Parts: sequence; C-alpha cells; structure tokens
Amino acid sequence: MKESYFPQEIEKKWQAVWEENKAFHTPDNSDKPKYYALSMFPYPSGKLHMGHVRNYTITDVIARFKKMQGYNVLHPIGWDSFGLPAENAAMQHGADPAKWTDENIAYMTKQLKMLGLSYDWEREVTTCKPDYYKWTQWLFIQLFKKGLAYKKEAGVNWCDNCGTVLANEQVIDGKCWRCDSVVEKKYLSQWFFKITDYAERLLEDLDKLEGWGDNVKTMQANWIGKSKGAIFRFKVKEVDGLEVPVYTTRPDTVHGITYLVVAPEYKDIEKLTTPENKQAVEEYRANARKMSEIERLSTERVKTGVPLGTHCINPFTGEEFPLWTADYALVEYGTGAVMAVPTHDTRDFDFAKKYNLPLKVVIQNPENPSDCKDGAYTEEGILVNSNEFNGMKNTEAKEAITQKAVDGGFGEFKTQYRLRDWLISRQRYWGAPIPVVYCDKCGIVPEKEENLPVMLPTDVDFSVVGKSPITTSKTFEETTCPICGGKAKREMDTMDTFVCSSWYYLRYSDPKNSTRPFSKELVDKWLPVDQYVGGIEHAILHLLYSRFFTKALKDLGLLSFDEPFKNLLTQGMVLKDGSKMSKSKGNTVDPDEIFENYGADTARLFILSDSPPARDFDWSDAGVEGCYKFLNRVWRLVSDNQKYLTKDYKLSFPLARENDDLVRTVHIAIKGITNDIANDFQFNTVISKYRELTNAIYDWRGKKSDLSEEDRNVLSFAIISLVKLMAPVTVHMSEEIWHDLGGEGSVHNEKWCEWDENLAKASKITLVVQVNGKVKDKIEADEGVNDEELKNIALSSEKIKELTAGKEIVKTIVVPKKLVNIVIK
RNA sequence: GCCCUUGUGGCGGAAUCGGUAGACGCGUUGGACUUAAAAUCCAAUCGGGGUUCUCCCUCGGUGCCAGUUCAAGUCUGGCCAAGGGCACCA
Repeated sequence: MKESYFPQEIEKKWQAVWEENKAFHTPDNSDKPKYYALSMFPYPSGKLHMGHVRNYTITDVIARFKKMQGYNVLHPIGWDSFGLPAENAAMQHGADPAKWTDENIAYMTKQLKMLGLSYDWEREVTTCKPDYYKWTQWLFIQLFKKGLAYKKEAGVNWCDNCGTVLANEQVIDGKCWRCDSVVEKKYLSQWFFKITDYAERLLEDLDKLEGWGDNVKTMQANWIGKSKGAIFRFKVKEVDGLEVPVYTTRPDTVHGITYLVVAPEYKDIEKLTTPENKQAVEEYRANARKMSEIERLSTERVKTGVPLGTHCINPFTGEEFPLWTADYALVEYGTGAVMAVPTHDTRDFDFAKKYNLPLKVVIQNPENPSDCKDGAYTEEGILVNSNEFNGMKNTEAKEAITQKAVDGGFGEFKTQYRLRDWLISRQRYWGAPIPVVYCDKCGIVPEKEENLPVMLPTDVDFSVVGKSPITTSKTFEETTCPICGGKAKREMDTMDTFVCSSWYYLRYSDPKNSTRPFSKELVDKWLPVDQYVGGIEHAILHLLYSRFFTKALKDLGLLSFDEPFKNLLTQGMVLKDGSKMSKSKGNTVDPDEIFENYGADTARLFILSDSPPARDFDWSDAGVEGCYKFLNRVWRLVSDNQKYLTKDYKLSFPLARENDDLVRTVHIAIKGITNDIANDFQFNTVISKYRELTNAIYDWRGKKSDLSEEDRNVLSFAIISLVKLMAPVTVHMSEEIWHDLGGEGSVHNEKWCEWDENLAKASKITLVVQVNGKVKDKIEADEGVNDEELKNIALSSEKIKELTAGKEIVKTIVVPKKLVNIVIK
C-alpha cells in the first residue's frame, strides 16, 4: 500500500475494473428483494453542474447502501434529450441538433463515470432516439384512442422568443419557464391531454404518498385547486330563453347579488349586449385581447369593466341586476361568469365601489354588525335579508340554499378544479412528432402502430424565423391516410418534452423491448420506484404529469400500480456564497476541476457532508479541502498500521473483547450510521460519525506502543468496519483499501456491517444530577445500576448534599441510566 | 391575501422518547515538529460575571411573548422574520 493517497490514480483504476466486470449490471431475476433507486434524468446541456453532482451522489449512496443490505438494486440513468437548447444551438451555430445532443451525452457520460456512479449502463434510455420516441408516440395513440388526447381551438400561452406554445404549468409569473419572456395569449388549435379527468384521483392519492414531503404535496394540491360550491342559472330579462350560469363557492350570499360579471371572452357575450352598449363592449374586449398575461394577472391593477345593458333575474328574490363584462372574470374557470356580492367579496367590493354599484348585506356578525360600506365582510356569520334563510348560520345555509336551487331546477351542487388540461403541442422541431395525419375524407387519424416511429425529418432548414423548422421539410408533410390510403397531411407539431419524461422511469424496467414500451411483467416487478431523488423545481410539472401518466396507463391495463414514486426526496440547491450557482453570477464551480484536484471521492464526501439532503447546501472551497484532508487521514491510518492488520477480513461479529472501548465504539458507529441512513438519509451526520470513528481509532492507537495479538484483531475489526461503512460514499478509496488489506471481490458486494445491541452502548454511563431541573453534578456509574441505586448515588454526591442541606426534598425523578432530578423547597 | 418550509455560536450544522444544548466539521487563536514553508499533530474556542487562574464557581442563552411540566431547542397558544409555492380561481 502506498504511503500517500493518490485519488486520481485509484479512481481511474477501479472505474476501469467496474466497467470491465459490469459490476453494476442489474439482473431481472434474483432471489433478493428489489429496490429501485432513481435520480431525475438530466437534460444533456453540455456539462454537469454541482446540482447534478449532488443529486446523483445522493441516489448513488442510497443504491449502494441498499445493495450492501442485500437488495437487488435497479439504479439506471438516461437522457431527457429532446428540447429547445439543441434546436437553438442548431439555429445559432448551424449544428445538427442530433449531433449536438450526442456530443453532450458523450461528454456528460464521461463525467458521470468519473464520479463513480453505480449505474447499470445497459439500461440507458435516450428520449430523442427513435427506439424510445417510437413508444412515446405509441403511448400517445393509446391515450388518443381512450379519448385522453384531443385537439381543440383554445386561447393558449404563446412564447414568442421560443416560437411555441406553453402548458399552464410552464408559465411562471406570466413569463416563460425557460427563457423568461413575457407570455402572450393566442388562439390556436392544439393537442391536449385530458389530465382534468384525473384531477380528483391526483388529489386524493396524495394521501397515499407517505414518503413525499408535505411541501410537494401541498403544492400539487394547490395546483389542482379543488373547491366545492354551486352552479346557479339566471334568466336574462331581455333575451328570451337565454340563461347565464355562474359558479360560486358562496351560495349562502346569493340574496346579496347586485350585479353579474362575464369574462370578455364569454361565449354569449354578443347576445347579452344591447345595441347602445355594443361599441363600448367591443372596445373593451379588443383591449383585453391585446393585454399580456402578466398585465392581466397583476393584482395591483385597478379592476375595470363595462355594462352590457342587459339584466338577470335572481330566482331567490325576484330582483333584477345588471350584467357587466370585466376581465377579472376568467373565461377558463367555472362558467366564465361570476355572481357579484360586493358586501361579502373583496374583489366585487372594489369593483362596485369604482362603478357605484349597490350594496346589499346578507351575512352579519351578530356581535358586531357591519353595513359593509368600508369593505366586504368575508367571515362567518348569520344570514339576514335572505327570506326563509334569515337567522341561519352561513355555513349551514350553503347547502340549504343550493338544495333550493336544485329543487327549483335553476342550480346544482358543483365541485370545481383549477387544474386545466395539459397542452402538449409544440411548434418546434426537436421533439417527438405527434403521430397523427389529417385526411380530407377520414378526418384526424392516428398513424398505424406498425408505421411507428414517425421519424423526424432531417431535410430541414433551421434558419427559418417565425415558424417551426419542421415545416421546411419537403418530405415530411405529405403522406397517405392510414385508413383510406388517400393523400393526407401529417401533423407538424411535436410533443412537449415533458411527455417524454413522464414515462422514462417505466422504460428502465425493460429498456430494450422492441415490441412494446415495456412488458407488464417487468414493469410490475420493478415499479413503483422505491426512492426518487430530484430537485424541488419539478414539484408540479414533471411529478404531476408522471402521476397522471401512471394512472392513465394503469387504466389502459399496461401496468398494475397507480403511483409511480413511493418515496420522494427533493434535494436542496447548491449555493455558493449564499446564492444559487449560476453562470451569470459567476459563482459556479466546475465538477471537472474538483475531480482533477481532489478526486471524485472528496467531491462525493463533501457534497453530502455539511447539510441534510433536503436543505440548501453552501459550497465552500475550505470545506472541500477539509474533506480531502480527512480522506488523507483515513488513508494514513490504514497505511501506518498495515503491518498489524490481519488478512482475516471476515472477523467474526461481535468481536469477543467486550471490554474494549474501541470495539464498543465501532458497534455504536455501525448502529448510528445505519439508523441515520434509514432516517431520511441524513448523510451529514453519517459523515460526522465516520470522523468520530476515525478519531476514536487514532486515540486508541495512540495509547498503545505494543500491539498484542488481540489488539491487532481489535484494530483490524475497527478499520475494516470503517472502510465498509464508508464504501457507499468514498467508493474508490474503500475499494482500494479493501484490496490492499487482502479483501476479495469488491467491497461493494460485501454485506453491510451489523451491530450487537449489547455492545452498541458505552460500558459506563454519565449520571446527570439535577436540582430543580438544573444540572448540578455529573457522576460516572456502571451501565447496569438500577433506579434506586442511581438515586442513592445522586444523593450521596458532596455537591448535592451541600445544595440540599436544610431543604425539604419534595420528590426525586429518575430517568433510567441517564438522570436524577431532585426537587427541593 | 392563502398555503408550505425554516429560524440554535463567527459559519455549515448536531441533539430517536420532553432529560447534559452546541456532536462533527469549517474558521480563528496558541503551541509542537521544521533552517523555513507546506503537510501533520496537540490545545483552546456560546456570552456575561467571579475566582484561590491549565483547577473551578456562578448567571444567562436555541427568533419573540405566554403556557403546560420536576424538566422545553423539542409540546400547546399567540406573534415576528426569511425562503419557496399559489394567486382577480368567484
């Protein structure tokens, strides 16, 4: 064994050996129980960043730990490789997106291997390859056949910079999630997935996900946005037979309606406008259309609107009230029309105040009645001015009033969701083509399954502006109808890349299958994913879409489970100097440099060391240095003592020498480390325990000049245990030391260390003696003493005698093996 | 505005059940080794006060204010701050 630690040399060597031996290949057949550990697969942007390093290290340590614990571990990797950056690179540098992507994958693959990650590379999946997107298209067709994929004309989010539409989930604060440009509204015919059909199940099943954090679950629940209320239909006085339905969560306030608002895009708005008001309404609508999403959504904005000139009749009171249009009513939500009760809704109040609309109080706090002239009363209360419902609590009136509407035939109970259907069309080239054709005779027809994949054309011009490059292909659009064989045109849109990433974790179970996306047998064997690890930024987008896919595919009979990810760990960001690493801030750290200067083991150790995985992690150069020093310290510990170490690395557990403190320390460390990993993967404390154990071995060794036969066994036991405990983290160094000590095979195939409960505690205890809850003395005692003896030990302490002299002892509390508290007066 | 998360030394953070607050590390300071440096090793390191001064005593301290308890970083109620999510969703 070399005297000094040369990580680069060791790491290269073992990476080659593992690759040669296919050390991390996962067989489908095994007697061992399965464990599926998964990191969110990367977009091949060019180079790994520290966020990747953190993500993949966490999952890798979990995978290796589970393997040592006796599981057959599936730990795959792949590439989310469709998407705009490849296309942008093509536009800017004239590169081929496929080539650009391949080069990036090649480079990043090299980096992943340098990090020493235990992937089964035979299961690698790349979403932009025809053997993968064939099945993305196939799944699209299955959803289409089930009525879950459909095309409709809709107001969509348009990003002019990206030249494509965006899903609602991809609009952040009215801006594009990718490029930050302001999103506009456009009216286009687009493909959607009917995720709204699954709204209730997506919400309900969140309860099943015990292994997910509350933050992610709440974000999803808020996004689905379930609310319970009622639909009321109001007859229009001026137009015979026309009704305006509204959705409300406050049916209890129905007697307080003083006007009604429809969205500028409301379907019947023209019928509801009188000739005198037509011009003003038209102008208002034109203006609303022009406005960007961001302007329209601003809460600071003063509400505006114009009257339509017509009126509705409130069936509860017979009162008439005017109709208005205002853009605070949203056409996409509810019925696109809102009943306005300014006395009990702050938005309605603001609007009524501005346009001088009347107020009518219908809910009152009996202790503190308000006329609502200065603001809406939105708390609970008792109904007034509400005919037969007067005196009823408003919470009870909700149901009673809705029931009256149901009985009267002018309303019903209604549950509403905020979630909208998932818009998947993209007017871009670098994505999976949507496999449908348009035939004049047969209409919208899915491509025949035997004709899949619908290949991306390669004869395209990337320099075009304002339209998808795919439209410049001379060979792509013209095709024949799969039904009638006549001339037909292909769909020119491609799919949102989130479609590709909504099922990749299923493909890993059967990545080479050429007849199906995956076999049912294998997908049911490996899935659900036991531990998923990735960034919080996917809390809604990717995770919601994947859950939807899993449920839809279960309904199609393709698999037997309905939640894809049993446990989810959302790792925190990697910061430098308190802010997120980014190129624009110039505070990035290049993983390559760290590998080169310190080696991958140091990088892995450090990225796990300072913070628990779920929290943000502050990168510091001094911290890296500290971890490197620690590894050197471990190395020296072994090399300095190598001549004393036994080759019998299978030393029996527990080691006979119970009275040796070091033996106990090792057992304590094994127990602590195993529990810390089991408890939410607290790798930061795991690493502090590596250090404690190392320090303890040094201390023990420092006290001995000569080592007896038994001492040598104890030392060997301690060092071999340390090396094995560190193996999931410092993968190369542990392997090297393992072999230097005469170990066979791979340390990564060794069984995880076990501990003896009797030895995993100190032989002596420190008895803490408190007086009135304050610590006054600490006394060493034998581990086995009982409560009565502990009490006597405490009371016989000189210090305690002094403190209690002349005082009455009210009571004495004994916590076994720990503490005695004496209460005096 | 609503929802979620988090508040502990100079810093990252530790503390299964309510039971020694500050593990482990970074940083800092002092020392050893060395011609010197690096590396390494040893020691100190929450704050105030006291002291017979490498020993030791005492008081305070986990965002703030209350409460429960023999005992609260941990439990309960009420606030405050930071980060994140949603947001004219009727």
